[in-house]
Amino acid sequence: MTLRLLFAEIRSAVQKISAELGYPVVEFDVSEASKSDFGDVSCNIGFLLAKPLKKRPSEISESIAKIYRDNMTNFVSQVNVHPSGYLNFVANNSSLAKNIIKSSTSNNYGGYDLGKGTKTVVEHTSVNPNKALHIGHVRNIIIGDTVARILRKANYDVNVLNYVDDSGLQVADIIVGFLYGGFSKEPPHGQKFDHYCGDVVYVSITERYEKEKPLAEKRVLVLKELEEGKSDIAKFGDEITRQVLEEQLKTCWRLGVTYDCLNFESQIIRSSLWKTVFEKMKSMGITYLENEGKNTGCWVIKSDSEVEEDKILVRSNGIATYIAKDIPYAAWKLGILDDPFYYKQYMVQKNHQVLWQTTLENTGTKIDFTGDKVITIIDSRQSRLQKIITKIISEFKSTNKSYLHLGYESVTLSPDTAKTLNLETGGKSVQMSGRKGVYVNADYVLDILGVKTYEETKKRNPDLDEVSLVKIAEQVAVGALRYAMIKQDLDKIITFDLTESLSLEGDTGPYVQYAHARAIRILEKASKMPEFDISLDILSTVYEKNLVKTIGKFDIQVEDSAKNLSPKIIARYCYDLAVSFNSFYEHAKVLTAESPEMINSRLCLVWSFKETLAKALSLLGIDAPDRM
RNA sequence: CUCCCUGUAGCUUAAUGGAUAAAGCAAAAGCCUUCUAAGCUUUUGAUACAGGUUCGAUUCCUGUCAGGGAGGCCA
Repeated sequence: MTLRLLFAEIRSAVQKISAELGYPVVEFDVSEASKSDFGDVSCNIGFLLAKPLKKRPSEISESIAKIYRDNMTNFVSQVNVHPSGYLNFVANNSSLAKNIIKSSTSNNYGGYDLGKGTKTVVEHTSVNPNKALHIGHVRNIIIGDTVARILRKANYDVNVLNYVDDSGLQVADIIVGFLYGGFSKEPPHGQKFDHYCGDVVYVSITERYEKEKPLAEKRVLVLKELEEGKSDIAKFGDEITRQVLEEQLKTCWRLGVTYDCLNFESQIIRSSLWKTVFEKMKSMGITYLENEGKNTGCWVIKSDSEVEEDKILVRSNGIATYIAKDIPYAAWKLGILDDPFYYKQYMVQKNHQVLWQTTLENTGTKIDFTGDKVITIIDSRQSRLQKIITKIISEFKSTNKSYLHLGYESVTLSPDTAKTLNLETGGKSVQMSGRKGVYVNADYVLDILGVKTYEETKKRNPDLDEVSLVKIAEQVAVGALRYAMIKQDLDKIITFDLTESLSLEGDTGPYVQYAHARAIRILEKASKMPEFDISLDILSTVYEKNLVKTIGKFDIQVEDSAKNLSPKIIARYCYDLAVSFNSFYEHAKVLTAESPEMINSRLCLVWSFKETLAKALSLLGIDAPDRM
């Protein structure tokens, strides 16, 4: 039993009593009390019945409390009415502690069957393979990866996709750089290839377009070759993009992010998908050939609003626009179309998960990567386009399959950090731009974080060997970055500041990880497993009760987070757990407690805490180190 | 001009329409011969403005102001 069940029990009891009293049926809340002074659980039924019954909320709550007290159940020890009108309940401490701690020993603790096995696609990352991942991409990746982990915990059957735009303009740019711009294919002195392509080739070639006309002409040519995919240029492009992609993936793996399948845009273009979708859209009247006005000769999607312009799908020269790549892909993800792809293994990732890739060659392997629910993680600057895609998709199929754009605000650079890139912003934060070279690479951030965490760890643990130190430092660095990217609301802009990102105190990943390391240390020193099959009555201080209750909230948080696609709820939960534990740690001694019974009871609690925290952190993709 | 997002303490953030608005950072003070001080205790300090709906609004609605983003036969 967890808090969920306590709430459910109270709810049904209140419902029953309210019915017995002849009160009208209302949708009331049973939730955690906002302050422990009020009790453990609160119910607002008094407020809701005040109007229909023409009575004061406290009067109504009292009438329910009176009957409740006469039929007290196991899990509730007190029923109180607050003068404000709330109906408050105090939980029976010993049964609550015992049940929560016992539940938390289960492997799937915190799991909640919201998804009922629904096949779900989560697409994230999808960075052009012409540059290294920067801190803005990291937000996308971490949101996507965390959402996927949370949905799996809530029993969705999730496939994670990474869309590789290997035939777009940005890729064409670096190919121009290599073929016509005089750039060597070999990066200087061991620079990572993706960094080289992005920081050097891409940035300088886009700069040169303005002055060197012939280069700009080559760009158009290369783009065309990439789309057609037959020439030597296309082959060369394929080679380069795959090399960049591999380096990008290394960064993702470093962050603890894995995928199920890589979808190559070039193959979507060369497959039959677009043709099928285009015909379908024609026959359904979603798109039509414009024969008047400025869009004459284009296939357009009519806008349903007066002010918005129609969207061009196919240019008057017959070449499709980028939205024409997104629609078939979206339709494919939902499994609306026959799958033209075969799948071959790209590699086996560190967590033993196989990473597949699409191929048009008949390899005989067919796998279903589609879903009834599709979640696409793209920053909210693309909301308008995603809205159009969502609308078109909804017209394709009248089933309850759903396409969802999960948007988030961008990451900007703080004035100070911009200054380190020789950019004077006049005290304002600045949008990142790959083209202009205004960004901070993810690897770089992880590296400097790693140096800092290495020093800290070494200082605190002089006895640890080099391998362990490096491992812990990397775990903490990743934890710090992932936590920073996920802890705030999706629609808040993150202003990234290099100096601030090195902070390891307070509301940060390392703070949470540290609580885990402390708990592990206690359990190690106790040198024996606690005995769980005992009464836990003596866990009666406010610190112990708070910790127990927080542990008992796990599945509620998972449900909330999955239902609202809000990963920060889990970050907040991890933080709450750590705060409760640290407070307990400072105020209640475990190994030197007054009696063997107390030592054992507290050990149970510590064990339960570290199990729960590790599971919650794993939903954030953050490792829980044993030492720090 | 139109549409979208955001406005909470000096800074970064939290709060299914509920009770005395919660944290972290920064600043000030204290706590390590006792399970790791990446920690814990104190102190100072906030809902942009004006209306509305409600028993009750940081939350919902309208307007104003401020900041950011989007509106290409670019992606």
